[in-house]
Amino acid sequence: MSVTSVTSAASVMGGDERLPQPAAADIDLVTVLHALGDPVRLTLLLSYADDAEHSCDPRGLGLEHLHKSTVSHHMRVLREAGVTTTRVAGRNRFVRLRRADLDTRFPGLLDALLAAAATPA
Amino acid sequence: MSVTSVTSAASVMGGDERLPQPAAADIDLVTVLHALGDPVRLTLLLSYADDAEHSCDPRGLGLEHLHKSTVSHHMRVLREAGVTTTRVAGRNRFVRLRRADLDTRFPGLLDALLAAAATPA
DNA sequence: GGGATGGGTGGATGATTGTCAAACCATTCA
DNA sequence: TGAATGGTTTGACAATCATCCACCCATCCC
Repeated sequence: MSVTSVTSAASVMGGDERLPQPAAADIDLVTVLHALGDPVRLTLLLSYADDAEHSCDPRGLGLEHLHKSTVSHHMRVLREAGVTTTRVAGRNRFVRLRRADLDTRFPGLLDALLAAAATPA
Repeated sequence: MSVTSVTSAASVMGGDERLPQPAAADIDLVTVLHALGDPVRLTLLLSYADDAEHSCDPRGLGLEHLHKSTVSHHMRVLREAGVTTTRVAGRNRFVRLRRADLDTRFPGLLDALLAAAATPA
């Protein structure tokens, strides 16, 4: 799973930067499915379906029982799978769904997944 | 993960029977994605996309390097997730995709998955 | 500067998983 | 009856994973 490197000058410059993530063409289906085959990460995906930027604070998602570092771990798995992108701004990180990249790579998959995830148990 | 029981009279009667599998309404998205988040099982899924019945022999699928019992294990995971159904006939088992059940439960998902899986790396 | 804040890192731990090997079981066939 | 066939089960083992904890790091603000 190759991951694009990120310039360390970001912290020097203080400008917004992206955390490492695979290029759109390198997004792998098995990796994506493995990433989403977890209840916590599927919950996160559903909350990202509004295409807005989200902080790393999972309050209001029913994930309050999890440790900070556990949520951080799950968000990294999603990002390294190519599902999300993370913008660093100051001490905040803003996570957003990579909808366009996913739609290009796997047409129809994301919509079907979101619809399925929104389905009652 | 509840699994419907199967009458043990099958082996006495000698009639065709289904191996245990979840009811259509009980198919769980996380379980399905977890099942498909493995290269071997995604390969199996792709080979089942023809809606035909398949024996448990994985020859011709590029899985010749795997032990019999390993393939058997992967097929059980798919069945218990609700992805496939298995008919027992004599000493043979015939595996088929549960396309109708999956389409009903998660509209569009299977087609998108199969299209994505058929995509070149 | 110094505390508070948002969040990640690294280690530890218990659970799950993928794989193989060997034994097993029911069925078919000679 | 005995051997071959198709497939499962059980056990073992290494690898991965989800989780927590303690600590760290950079940024923001008083």
